[in-house]
Amino acid sequence: MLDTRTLRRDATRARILEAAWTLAKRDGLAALSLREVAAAVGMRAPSLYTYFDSKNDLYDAMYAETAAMVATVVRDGAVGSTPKDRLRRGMHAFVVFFAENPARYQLLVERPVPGFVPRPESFAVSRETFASTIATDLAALGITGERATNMWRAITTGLLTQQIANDPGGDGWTSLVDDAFDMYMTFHERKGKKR
Amino acid sequence: MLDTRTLRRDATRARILEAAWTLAKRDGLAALSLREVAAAVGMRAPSLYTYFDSKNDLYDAMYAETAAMVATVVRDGAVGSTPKDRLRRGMHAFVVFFAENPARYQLLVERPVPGFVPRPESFAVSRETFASTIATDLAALGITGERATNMWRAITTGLLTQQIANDPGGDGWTSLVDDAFDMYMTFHERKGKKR
DNA sequence: GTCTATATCCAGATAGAC
DNA sequence: GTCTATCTGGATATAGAC
Repeated sequence: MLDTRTLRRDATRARILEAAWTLAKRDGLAALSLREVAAAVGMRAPSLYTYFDSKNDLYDAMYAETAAMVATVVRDGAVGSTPKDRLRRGMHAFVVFFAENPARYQLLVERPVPGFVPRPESFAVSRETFASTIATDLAALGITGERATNMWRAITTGLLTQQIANDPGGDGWTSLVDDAFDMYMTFHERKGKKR
Repeated sequence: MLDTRTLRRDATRARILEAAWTLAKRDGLAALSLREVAAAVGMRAPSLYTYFDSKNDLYDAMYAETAAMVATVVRDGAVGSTPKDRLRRGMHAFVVFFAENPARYQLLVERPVPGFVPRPESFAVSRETFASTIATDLAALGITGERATNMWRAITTGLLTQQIANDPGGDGWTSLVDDAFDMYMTFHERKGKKR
């Protein structure tokens, strides 16, 4: 697994992915062209097929890479001595990361590429990250159930969808992340205590 | 303005728009092709240029049409004797309309078409609808300022982004609209009263 | 107002030489 | 592993006949 051939191959794959993201940022995700990606790494288009089976396979690698990055960003960001601290910082890290990487947000959350659907394995990473970090800490506060976790997801992605579409590079929505957190907690903690 | 030539022309434009939406729903917004749109209305592609200056002009008409529909849907839906009643019903109408028309949501809110930016006049309709309905009733409750209105927008679009991406045709998120409304109101009314 | 023909260009993907 | 050459098909848009 760690022979030089595999290492080189992975390094080239990483270079291709990086070039793909640069072009996706510039032209839009759906406008990606294999010819341009190849040119950006000093290759011709057919050579990419050594590294990716198809264009959708490249999109899937971009998706999987981003899912893995989010897992790291949230895990590293969601630190603190209480579930509430961790949740607040986790939400913050999630929003900041995607506000800085709008194309990654679109690919992961908004599905703007006609014909591309992530492979179930790639999709599962996102689910797993959420379950093992956010959902766990929410449960520690007595906030459980699909409705409550879906609301969490709606709030975080709502801030990001608006930020990216209507104020790119600004902070008109990301600056609301603490308010959003407090709003969510006030409502759901209270509901939890009612029982 | 109301001569038969204008009427016929507008009717044909409407038929083209309808065909464009049918294809956008089936294949994705960014995959629209003028050839296919033309074929769907019994024409060849060049004939469309009698009705629209370019493909982006067609997208802009789709955008403007949707913005107008949202204006009607929200105005008709946001009825009630109190601002709070109207707001709740307005949020409901907005979410239901877009949950039933995901492609329209994507075009209006998510901007998934590379190279397409709505004309300022088309964009202004959305702003105006929000200002004259939602923002007015929020202000009547003492909820003012960009932060509060941005939060409203984030919540509604958050529900829709998730609903459309992760549960198309379902109600895992749209069924949260009343909770979301209560959550928003509890938080912002209280903050208003603090002053 | 619609058509055919065409300009111009680009796409993803494969075959097979090196 | 990378290339050239090519297949096959598509795109938007314009010119000009009818």
